[in-house]
Amino acid sequence: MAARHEEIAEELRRAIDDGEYAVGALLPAETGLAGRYGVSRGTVRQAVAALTAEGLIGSRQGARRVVLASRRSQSFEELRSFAQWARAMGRRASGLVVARERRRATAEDVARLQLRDDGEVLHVLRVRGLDGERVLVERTVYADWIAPAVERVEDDCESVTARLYQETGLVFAYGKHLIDAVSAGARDAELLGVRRTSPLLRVRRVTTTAAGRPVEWSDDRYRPDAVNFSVHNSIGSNPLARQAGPGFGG
Amino acid sequence: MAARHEEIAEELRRAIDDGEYAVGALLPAETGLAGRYGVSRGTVRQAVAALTAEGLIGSRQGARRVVLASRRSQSFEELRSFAQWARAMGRRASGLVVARERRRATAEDVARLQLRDDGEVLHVLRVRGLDGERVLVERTVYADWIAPAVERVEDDCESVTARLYQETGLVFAYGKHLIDAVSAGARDAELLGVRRTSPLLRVRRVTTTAAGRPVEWSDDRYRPDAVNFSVHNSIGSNPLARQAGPGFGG
DNA sequence: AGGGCGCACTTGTTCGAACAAGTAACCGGC
DNA sequence: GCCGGTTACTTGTTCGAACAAGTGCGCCCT
Repeated sequence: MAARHEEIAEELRRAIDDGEYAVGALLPAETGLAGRYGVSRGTVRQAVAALTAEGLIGSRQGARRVVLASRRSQSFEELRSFAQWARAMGRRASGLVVARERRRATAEDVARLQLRDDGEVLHVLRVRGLDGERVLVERTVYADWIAPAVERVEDDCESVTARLYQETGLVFAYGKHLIDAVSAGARDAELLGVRRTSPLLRVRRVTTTAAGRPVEWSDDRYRPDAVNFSVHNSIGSNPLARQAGPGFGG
Repeated sequence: MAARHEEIAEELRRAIDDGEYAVGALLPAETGLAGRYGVSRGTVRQAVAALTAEGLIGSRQGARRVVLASRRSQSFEELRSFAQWARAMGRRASGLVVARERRRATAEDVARLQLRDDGEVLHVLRVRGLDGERVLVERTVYADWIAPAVERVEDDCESVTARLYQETGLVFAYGKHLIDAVSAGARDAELLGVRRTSPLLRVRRVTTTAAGRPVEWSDDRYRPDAVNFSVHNSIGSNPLARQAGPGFGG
């Protein structure tokens, strides 16, 4: 958080959270904020652009900016890491590796992880809990070049993300998430302690480094009574997309 | 699309789509693009910032930008409007109003739609189809000030969004989406032609105008074999957030 | 051959300025 | 009292410039 525009964005977020600017209220004009913080108008615009992307404030040319919401979305790190997310909410996360094995990479693995040849990948099946209650089954496939570091992580490690950063300096930078719903089935029902026909919220995701190199892909199934997802969007930036399912030949 | 930086962003998107810049390839430097398009570096930065937010390209200080994906996410309008989305995919959307009635606004309606008093709201239950197959049950609550325009829309109208824009000039600008999974239940099962225990993908959303005024909120339930959702995010911008479900006292 | 250093290149940050375009409030005429 | 135009304010767009900070490659030395 060295950049001045990030500092200003954070101050504005706090001001909105603290109620200094209530929902529906008007933010000061750009020139006013520039004067208050002693920066140019361009720097202020970078700050408010961040809040706009987060869905906190709305803006129209000619009119003052409006506060739309008060709570900001989670940081990327909190979304990536189940443990960090739980800690930020004041809950305790647990995790246990049920199975772990190296397998020959399938065509799907090669495509999703952009592997050169079809060498080996590392499959890990984890069950994760929130305050002792099991809420998530996680099936992750790691690329070969990160697999050794993952294998050194102990089975009941709370935060794999933090462990990998400590060991290798690896930073997750981009993610793509595909969301749908499935029935639990026999295996997941047993692991989560729910009925076989219970609906689960499935998130299939691919995570890459800042250089665009895929690190892992995962099939996560959440108990929908315990966890759900929210997305903000606007005319200016729309990261959420609807897709025709495979059953429809999309 | 008057702004030069938007034109440049669109040209870059097309170039990536057409394979001029393949996935994994390096984009030209900012100064190079600035020269090619005859604009300043700042304008190029606005263009590439848009693509970065869309998850198409990645960027790190000091290194050239990398192409991460080739297909861009849908526009806000396509997400908002089921009909426009279907048309963009070359499919035919249908829609039928099953029930429509004015009701006294509940406390939830007042909160979500930021109504002043607890007057009347308009409830509409629609079933929507893709190429004749029923895929979505939509329960929408409209604010009182837009209800008259909605009531003038015919029951089998394909695109309510387009109709409301024609009639009132109303533009939807911001959306918040809460995603989880539920079992169909007797009513939805009958409407969609699936089994009572089938999992459905539920999206509860609130849409507002550019001025931050809520227009509608809706409970949409999709057949997960027909439709699912994808989200892009990064360290820089993260619109996706995980939330503890109500069953956990979140 | 291998490792370390330095340099050229690239992105990130910030400033100041100017004009275009849209909004909202005020004011005057009917 | 209501309607419409004028006007001050605000956001959007774009330029040019300068410096900071990080990357990656080649070169040199060992």
